[in-house]
Amino acid sequence: MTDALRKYTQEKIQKKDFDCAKEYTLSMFSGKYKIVIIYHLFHDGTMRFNQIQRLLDDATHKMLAQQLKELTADGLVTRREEIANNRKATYYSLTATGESLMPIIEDMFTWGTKRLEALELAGNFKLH
Amino acid sequence: MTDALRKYTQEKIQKKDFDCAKEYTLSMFSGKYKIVIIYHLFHDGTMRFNQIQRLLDDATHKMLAQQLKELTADGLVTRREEIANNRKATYYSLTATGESLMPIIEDMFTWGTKRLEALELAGNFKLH
DNA sequence: CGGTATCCATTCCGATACTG
DNA sequence: CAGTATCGGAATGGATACCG
Repeated sequence: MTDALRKYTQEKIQKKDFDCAKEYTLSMFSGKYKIVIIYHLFHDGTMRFNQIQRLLDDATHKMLAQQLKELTADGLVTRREEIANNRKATYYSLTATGESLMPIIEDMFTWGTKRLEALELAGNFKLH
Repeated sequence: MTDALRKYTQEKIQKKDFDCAKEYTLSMFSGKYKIVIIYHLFHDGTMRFNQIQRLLDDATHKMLAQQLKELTADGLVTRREEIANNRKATYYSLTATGESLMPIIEDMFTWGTKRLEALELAGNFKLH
């Protein structure tokens, strides 16, 4: 429903129906790899397409390109192309808007960590 | 990818690989209607299946049942059945764990509201 | 190197109908 | 009323190939 949610909120907004603020936010980072991309761009700074792909070893070329395109369209990420010696290099960076999502993502990290610890302690994963 | 993400994090966790805390949190509420269900259960309190469905006028019976089942399995929601005069009534409430997600959801609401205002002011939606 | 298009398997989800 | 099963169309996403 990732893309579906993005389309859904965009359509709502175009119809001037703004009653979807949390869904809109969710649609910003619920795409495949999006959270991780944002997270890495924040902590590691500007990166090239291939650098990002190497970081996300399971990410498909196609999917990564698509997600970066959406992140750019949504204003969370900027693209900068450089061409030298017939070699193209594309650099991606977080925008201020993208950075402003980090507190939420950090909170999600904290919540998840605590929750997983609690479940582990409760023995729900049969780890011990 | 909603369900895919849920499966993905569950598999990772079962393999004792806990390096997916933010994805795990995301998978808690990124299912169809999940955020809205949590939001309403928090603000309106315990509700029956049909009450929830009436609130989410576009929600399918099947989808709602499935999402509530997942929310229950994830420990965010509790189910209580009551049968009187051959009539079944199922009540859903938020658990403490479910409530602990609210700050994040409220932050998502705030972020989305501000962002949509900023875009509107910038004229990106051609509203004026 | 980075981006896009095509093809195809898999998954999602709505409609419908059937149980207790 | 609440939950589940089935079916079929739609959307997702991987593999691959092909442009700049």
